[in-house]
Amino acid sequence: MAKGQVTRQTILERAVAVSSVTGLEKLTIGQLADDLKLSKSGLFAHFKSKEALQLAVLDQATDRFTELVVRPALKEPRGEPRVRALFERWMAWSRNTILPGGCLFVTASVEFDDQPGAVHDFLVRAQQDWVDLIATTARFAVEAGHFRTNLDGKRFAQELYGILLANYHFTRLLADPAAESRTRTAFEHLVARSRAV
Amino acid sequence: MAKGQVTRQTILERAVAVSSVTGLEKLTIGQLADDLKLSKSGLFAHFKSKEALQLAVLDQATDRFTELVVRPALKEPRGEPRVRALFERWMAWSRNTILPGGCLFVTASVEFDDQPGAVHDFLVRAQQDWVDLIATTARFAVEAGHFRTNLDGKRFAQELYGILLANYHFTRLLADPAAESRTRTAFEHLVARSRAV
DNA sequence: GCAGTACACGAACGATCGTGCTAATATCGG
DNA sequence: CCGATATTAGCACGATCGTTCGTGTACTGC
Repeated sequence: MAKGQVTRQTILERAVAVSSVTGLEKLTIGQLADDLKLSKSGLFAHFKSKEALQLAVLDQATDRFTELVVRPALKEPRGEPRVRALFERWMAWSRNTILPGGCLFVTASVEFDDQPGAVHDFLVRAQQDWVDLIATTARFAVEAGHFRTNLDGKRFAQELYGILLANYHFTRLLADPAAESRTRTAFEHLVARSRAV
Repeated sequence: MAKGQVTRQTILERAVAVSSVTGLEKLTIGQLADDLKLSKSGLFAHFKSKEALQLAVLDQATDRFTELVVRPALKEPRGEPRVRALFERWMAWSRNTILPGGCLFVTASVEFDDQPGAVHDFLVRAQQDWVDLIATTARFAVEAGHFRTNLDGKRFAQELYGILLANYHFTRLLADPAAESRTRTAFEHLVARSRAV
């Protein structure tokens, strides 16, 4: 790998970590350059615009998400085991165990939901893909005979998403130590009433 | 009311509307002054600092929320009717019907969950109060015999919060037209399995 | 009508933002 | 080892940020 690619990668890793705490908008080129002991213009040359940097950060984060959440879950057999794996990995991701400051996509989604542009479009596509994956995973569980046949995959996905968003909210802002336990209970109930009778 | 209080109120109303779209951080004094055809310094003099402006905006938004969501719901009789009223008003609030750009508190919570300061503290207190109110309302429904006696109010609150956060996410970012219908279904299911047997 | 206060304005400040330029330096194939 | 190229630094720019200060103006109580 060429030298430029190495530093570019270093920059991106730091940028993902920073922006998962502060958000994508107050990720600033000068600050990032200082952190990495680079010159502002030297760092800038790698991306040519701030929007391109933001997109690269999202791309990097998406890769990490796929690697750490999606791919391991897809190794589980279709059906309830895979649904559970997805949930567990997702929880670990949105905790600060993997990245500091929680989930970058939650922050970015709120920041850009009203702000048109390439970043917004990227986010919509990524989130849409993720929701579709959850829905498909739920439908596989139907095919496997684990979940009831009249289950709506999309509805399952939206409810699961809500459970994790609530977990995020109660854990991060309210710092409620009982939140995660309630989240797991809610998930168990969702699975229970999705099961085949 | 003195002249100053009038303009201050005008400023705040506009500021609440703007920041519910853009968030509290990119609510900028210069831009706000231009919108209202005031000088930057003249507007600034009303608040003496940006943080004070942000706090005033949150305070104003809290008042509106109390007036438009909480108070009407409290007029309903304790029990399931009040729970339903809370849900309906909350939905209307987080839609763009009342404020443009959705719920200011969701945006602000994500923006400030990792950023210490007076704004963060205000948000934590306000959201805590709101969650407590939901939990209490659920417990009233238990007392009224509508909900089962072993219902955990806090857990009910967290689940309801998740349902609305998912609605927010799917409606705003993903612009999914079926989201609200799924939200209502999820709410009905939550109520149904909270009911007394 | 006058004094005193409340209010708004304009100009300017230091800082920081993203973004160009140009020059120096590091890397690497031949 | 050299020359081409890729990579970084230095500097400056216009814009915008929050904030301060001095000045004018409108309003109010006496």
